[in-house]
Order: sequence, then C-alpha cells, then structure tokens
Amino acid sequence: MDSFTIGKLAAATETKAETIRYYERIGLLALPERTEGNYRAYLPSHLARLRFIRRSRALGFSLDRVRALLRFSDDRACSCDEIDRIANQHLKEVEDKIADLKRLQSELQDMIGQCHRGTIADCRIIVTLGTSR
Amino acid sequence: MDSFTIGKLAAATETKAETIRYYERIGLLALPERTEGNYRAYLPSHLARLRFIRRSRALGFSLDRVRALLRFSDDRACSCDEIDRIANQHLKEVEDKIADLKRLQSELQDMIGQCHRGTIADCRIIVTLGTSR
DNA sequence: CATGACCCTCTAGTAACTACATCCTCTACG
DNA sequence: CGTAGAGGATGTAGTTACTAGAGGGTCATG
Repeated sequence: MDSFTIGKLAAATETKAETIRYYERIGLLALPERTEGNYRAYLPSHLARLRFIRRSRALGFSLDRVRALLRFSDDRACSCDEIDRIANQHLKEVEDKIADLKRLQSELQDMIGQCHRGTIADCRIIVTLGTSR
Repeated sequence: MDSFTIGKLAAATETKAETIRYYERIGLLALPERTEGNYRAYLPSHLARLRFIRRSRALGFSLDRVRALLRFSDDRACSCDEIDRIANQHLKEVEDKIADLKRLQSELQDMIGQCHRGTIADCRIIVTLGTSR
C-alpha cells in the first residue's frame, strides 16, 4: 500500500487532522478508504487535493470558492475562463479590502495623533470615538 | 419623557434592533428601563454609548477591545495611556493586515498573469494552486 | 502485556452578528 | 370601537472556518 494515515497527511500539508476531517465532513475532500481498524487510508490523490485546498485558502479564497475552483479544475477539457473569473473576482475583493484598511489606518493615525497623554476627561481618542461620523 | 424606542435608537445609529439587543445581552450596553408594555425605553446616555460602540466597531476594534475602551473611558480622572496603547495596538494589527493582503495581492496577480485562457488542462492558475508553496 | 502515541466519533465553542418563528403592544383609520 | 399593520419582545438557530475536548478504540514498541 502507498496509503497513509491522517497524521501523515496532516504533517505533509501543515493541516490539523481535525481540519482534514472537517473538509471531509463538508464534502470538500473525498472519503478515503478505511483500514481494518477503521483508520482513514489516504492516497496521493488526496494529498494533491488537500494541497490545492490549502494553497487556495492561504491565498484567501473562501471554502465556497475553493469548491468552485475544484469543480472546474476537474473538468480538464473545459476552458479556464471561469477559473480566471473567480481568481480575478477574488483579487478585486482583496484590493477592496486593502483600500478599506488603508482608510481605517489613516483614521486611526489621525485619532492617535491627537492624543496628548493627559487624563481621560480630555482624551481626544475618547472624544473622537464618541462622535458620530 | 425624553426616552425612545429601540427602533428610534436603531435609526439614529444605523444599527439593527437585533444588534442592539445583542449588545445588551453580552453586557456592552446597559439595560434600559421598560415601559408598561415591556418596551425598552432608551435615554440619551444609551445613545451616546451606542454611538461610541458603533464608531469603534467601524474602526475595526473587536467587541472585547470596545469593552476595554468603554471601561477606561468611564474612569475620567485616569490617564489615557491605556486607551492610547489599545488604539496603537489596533493600528499595528491593521497595518499588519494590510501587509498580508498586499502579499496576497501580488501572488494573485502573478498567478492570474500567467493564465492564457486555454483549457483547464494547461491552466497555470490550477497548476499554481496545486503546487505547495 | 502494558504504555503511549495515534486514531475514531460527536459535541460544543469561537466572533459578531443576522434571521426566523411566535407572540405581544401600540397607533391610526373607518 | 374594532381591527389592521407597524413595530417590539423572546428565544433559537444559522453564518465562516475551523479548533478543542470528551470518551473511547487501535497500533507499535519494549
């Protein structure tokens, strides 16, 4: 057998065993065969699949998106437009998030810059937070 | 009475009534008096508190942090060092997150840039996602 | 044969809400 | 005055992507 336990798969992909079982439960990772002792017996195909999932997650794709990517990636003759679309949409969301956070950053910097380390009574941070908009 | 219903408070702060009840449940917003008909009767002090909470949330502070900010902000004689510390820590986290997302952004751009709109079989995005690291 | 490392299942917890379902209260109109 | 509809009350469950723990079974090693 070239099959391996969940612990080996976990180590090979830097994923916790519980997470792997979770992926299986939600139908993201195929059910592996079981040994006589009821241990999951994974094959190289599972490893490849899990790598794909983890790499996608590391790039910030949601599990739903990963599911879509996997669905398309299995259809090897089909054009990769859809894959490209999903990736670009994700990229756009990442860029929007960056813009959001930058706005936040400058608001925080402004707020903090006004604090002169006095007492709470005249702390500009508190005042700013209490002000609407 | 200058008290108002949850609906008015919700409208004044652009918060859903359910969210306000949630804040009450977790002890972030003081329990208001009740009318004869068991409706919550809010006072201006509740409005000020909720504004503070919402503004802090809009700036990305976690509810736990908001709780801490509120605790310090009530102690008006105390120095605002702690407030400053919390705000700076949050700012740092925001900046770290921005850096993370920028790394993600460029990885996604690289990946997408390699796609030449062929079939899945030779789609670079799929290949990249399947590669560890 | 016993110990410890590993595996199994199932349940519940995390953050910060949001959405129901079901019931109650209040206001306004005819 | 009766009723319709808006709005409020409570309680439970769902969301995302795991993670932790309880209570047990299996396997390899000395």
